Amino acid sequence: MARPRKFDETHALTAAMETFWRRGYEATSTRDLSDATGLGQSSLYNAFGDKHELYLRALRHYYETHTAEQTAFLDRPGPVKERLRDLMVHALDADLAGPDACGCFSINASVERAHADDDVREEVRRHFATVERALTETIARGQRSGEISPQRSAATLARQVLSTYYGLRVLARVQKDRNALLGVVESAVSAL
Amino acid sequence: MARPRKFDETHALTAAMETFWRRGYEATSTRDLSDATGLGQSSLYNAFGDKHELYLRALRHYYETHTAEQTAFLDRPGPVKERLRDLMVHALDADLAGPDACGCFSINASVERAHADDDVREEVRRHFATVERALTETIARGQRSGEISPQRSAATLARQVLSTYYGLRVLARVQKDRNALLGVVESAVSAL
DNA sequence: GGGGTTTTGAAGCAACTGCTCCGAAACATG
DNA sequence: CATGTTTCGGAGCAGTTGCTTCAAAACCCC
Repeated sequence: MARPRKFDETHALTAAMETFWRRGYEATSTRDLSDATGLGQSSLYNAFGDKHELYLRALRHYYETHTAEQTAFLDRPGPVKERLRDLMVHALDADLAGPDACGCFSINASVERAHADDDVREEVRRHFATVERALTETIARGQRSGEISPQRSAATLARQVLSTYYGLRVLARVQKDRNALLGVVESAVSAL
Repeated sequence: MARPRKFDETHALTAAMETFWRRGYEATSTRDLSDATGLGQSSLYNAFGDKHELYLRALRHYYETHTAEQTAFLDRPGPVKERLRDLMVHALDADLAGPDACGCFSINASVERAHADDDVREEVRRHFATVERALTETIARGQRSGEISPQRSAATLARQVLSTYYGLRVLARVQKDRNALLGVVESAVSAL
């Protein structure tokens, strides 16, 4: 019917995601995106719409590839507190891994764009809610097994862990002392 | 000796701070800064150097005017846990106050700029360290008065509260349910 | 292999970016 | 009041921004 694309859409989307993730929305130019994906500007606009739409696609792509990866730590077998610790320590090590570490894209988006962009806010809300739901289920499991006191509701405890978890990732942007941050993880887990 | 300035430097700095705070570094142009401060571009550059220097000045100004204001909640008399709750609830209400709320400038700067700008990272680290120190002192006071168990060190507990506090402010960017967020505050305080 | 449709790369648009230059204005000092 | 020094407003610089245009190219289907 027509000339076929000679690029892989998912591959291009991954490159765009990494660029937005590393540099943020405003600091990324459409030339940067063109360079990162290897596509010409017209191909980019033809395939993904404008910069704003591409950013949203990149955010959703992050959700599909990275958020599920995070919550997967929680679904593994074993003591619930170890699962929670794994989740946080894994993120911590990612955030401390050299100068290329760029934190959590969802958190970055929430801070840089959510206040000015309803679509971004809604998308990030979805990311946060998914992690919160996974935490709630995990903690409820711990309560059923007797590992965690049922005194406070699983939902409340999950939000508490979520806050600590996200705060930890903010602190890791400037505080590179792994032991100090590990202390927070231990403290958060043992407070359950 | 020469022609005197007809603007107040602190006043201009406040206007620049609010602009950077609300829109971030990259999204703020030097024209925006010129409009917000009421100064011509040449006056801005003459008084504050380039955009990067002005941003740092704005961050330091935030530290002087807002970080101390936060920690002041902790120095008041009364039960320590109430002081901690006050700190967090106050920030929460600021973050939920209408569409003009723009969170904590230090957190915003840490997420948007710290990874790419050593000066910003160092400055934000100072902000975080100051709040952490204030929290440590407050919690130590609570431990001396018997209000808080001395089982875990004040430093560890302070970092734990700091994480929860900052995570809360990130969540508040997209999650506007005050009661849910208040639950986190209560949970964090009662976990001490 | 010709017709119809889409993709591609390059050039280019007006608006905006951070920053500078410069003549005129405004003052303290002699 | 003349002088020296600084500030001021506005124009303007080269480079970049997000996005578009367009002819040439590439393919599927008949």
